[in-house]
Amino acid sequence: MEELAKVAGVSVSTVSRALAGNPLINAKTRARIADLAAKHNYQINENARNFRLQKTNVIAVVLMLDAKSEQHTSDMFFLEMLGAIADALSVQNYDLLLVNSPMTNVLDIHNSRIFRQSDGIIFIGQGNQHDHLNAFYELEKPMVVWGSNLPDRRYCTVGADNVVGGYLSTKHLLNLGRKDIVFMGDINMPEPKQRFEGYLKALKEKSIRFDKHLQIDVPFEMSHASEAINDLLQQNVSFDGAVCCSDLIALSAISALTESGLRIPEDVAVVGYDDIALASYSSPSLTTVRQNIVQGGRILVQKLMAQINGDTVTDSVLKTELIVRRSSGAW
Amino acid sequence: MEELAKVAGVSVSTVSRALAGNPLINAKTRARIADLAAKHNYQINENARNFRLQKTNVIAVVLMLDAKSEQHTSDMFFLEMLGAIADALSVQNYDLLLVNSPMTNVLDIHNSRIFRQSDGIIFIGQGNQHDHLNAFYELEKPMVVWGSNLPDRRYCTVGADNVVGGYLSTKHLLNLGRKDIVFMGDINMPEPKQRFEGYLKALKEKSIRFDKHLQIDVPFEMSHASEAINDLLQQNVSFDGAVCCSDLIALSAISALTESGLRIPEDVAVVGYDDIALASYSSPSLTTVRQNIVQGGRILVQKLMAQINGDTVTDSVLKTELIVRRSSGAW
DNA sequence: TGGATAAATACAAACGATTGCATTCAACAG
DNA sequence: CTGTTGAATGCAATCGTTTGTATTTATCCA
Repeated sequence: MEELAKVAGVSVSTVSRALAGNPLINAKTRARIADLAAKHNYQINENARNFRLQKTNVIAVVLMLDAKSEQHTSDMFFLEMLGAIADALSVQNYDLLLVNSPMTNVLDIHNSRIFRQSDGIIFIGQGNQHDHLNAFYELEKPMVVWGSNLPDRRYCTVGADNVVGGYLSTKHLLNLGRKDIVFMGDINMPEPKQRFEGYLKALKEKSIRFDKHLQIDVPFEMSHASEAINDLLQQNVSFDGAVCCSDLIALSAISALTESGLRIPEDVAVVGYDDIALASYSSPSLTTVRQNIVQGGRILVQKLMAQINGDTVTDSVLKTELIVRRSSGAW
Repeated sequence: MEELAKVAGVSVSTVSRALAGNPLINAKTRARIADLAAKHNYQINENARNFRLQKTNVIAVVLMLDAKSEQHTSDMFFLEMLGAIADALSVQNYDLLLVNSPMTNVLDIHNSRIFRQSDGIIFIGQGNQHDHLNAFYELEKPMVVWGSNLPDRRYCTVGADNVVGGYLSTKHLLNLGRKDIVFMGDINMPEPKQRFEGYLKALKEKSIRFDKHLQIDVPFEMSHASEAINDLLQQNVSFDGAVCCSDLIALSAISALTESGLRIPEDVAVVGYDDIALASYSSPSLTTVRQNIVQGGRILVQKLMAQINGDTVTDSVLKTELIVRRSSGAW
């Protein structure tokens, strides 16, 4: 398509530079060429360009789905995040390569197309692969991880403040006078673990001792939360509040509790996490913790771009807020 | 990286052909080169390859999100579909370029990067752009659309059988003795329109006349369904059943009905659509229509690949089934 | 006017693969 | 031993950009 050069009466290199805004080229020439390009509806061949520049203009986004769970993608969170990232990337003219297959070891990526065929990688979540991610960092591929800033991490993370999230929701229930608060979330996973920290902190502030029967490892997805609740009830563990690590867990718990004849929030007040669309429309509507996902996606992309440009980047912690809704968690 | 040629003692072209499995090359040589490639961990430069072959190895996936709705992506359906497509594409060594920005006119794509930078396009949904899609088809870009096979379409569609879906869910309620069944879905959109056809068909079979007050245009997202229900109640429209065009609508409706003191399913039996994860875990659990999304994604990809290879393709209609759950829709 | 200097542009070599065509090689028949 | 043939391989051009360097053109001063 550099017959555009012919009609402009200049060489290809001049056109190339002009289109790239190279100051070597006279401003007038540059403008003229830009006009001609527009008029002739010329579009640069990104393929050739990327080939020459040895870059792909593709960012891989790896959904760190829990391999254990049957549901591939059971949380709305992923889609919202994906949308936010896609939007942020397209502004920068980057493509999004979606990696959906469950990863048992992210290091496998090294020898895969994903690695070669992308300029950088965004991991959504850490799963339980903190060490693998650390090792991956050594491969010197631009990368950024949505997750919590674990103590000995080397890679850059962007994430919501999970400790604060856990703290706020627990404190909310405590302030309502609840004493026996269940924590539903798998504390072997980084994010629930930090929320659990916040939970403990809130308890401590009120000088309430933690009863270890009140913490239950359930995955983010909803499938097992009902059973877990039923188990608790069967064991006669008494509780009047529940801090859940996802809205799906919370909704599932509410469902199980209701079916057992318990009233929400009179008998048990429940707080969720994520503020998925359903949270506000379900009945009872759900008090929950909101992470600013759109902002999160934007920052992830921004940090990655910085790395690609050779800058060093620092972690980023997003504000986390409690959304209080009337019914499930009471006022 | 074609120093591999040197260590093999052959020319680059031979290596190229050998790796491509070209029968021109002696089988022994081919095997030898393949071994060497593996040993030296050689990976072809897809960028250069695509450049030479003038293809991108990228498929664009356009989420036809409703521009009107505030929520970008309020339906789980998109993520499941996206995951299915991503999986199917990666098997074929294609990348997925996610297009998330709401499209008011798909023809805009023609002059965008999305068009040039992909070998084909998958549209998820038709929105209300049937005509634009028809026009787009003339651009001769391989394309396939998830949606309903509208009468005068030119493009290839893959979709669930919406007429059957609407029919099954309505018939289910009729068989339970319900007479006044609300249809909640925007019949200006292709898919709800066909479901509505099925709804009418089921009514007709039972010789029930359709009351036009019982059809309500609500978007797939849940935000307006509650209001719509409240409006109905306020207008004293009486009904004992509801066929909803998404599970979110159904859950939202259930929520509004419950808050108005109505019992589900005793007073109003509700049927949803999509079978999102939440449907089975919500309380009351939701009777719904399931579309086989994973299969849908696979077939979309398969049809698109066929087109890229120059084959002509035909539409595909997926089986649709009613998932009967105890509570919301009764037995 | 000539010559030095700076500004603007052109030339040509890459980037890493594919592929039509030319060439080599081996086998075999005459 | 030569010629023919077919199989196996090598040569070299090509895809559309970018960019280091060479070259041209313009500017200005003596």
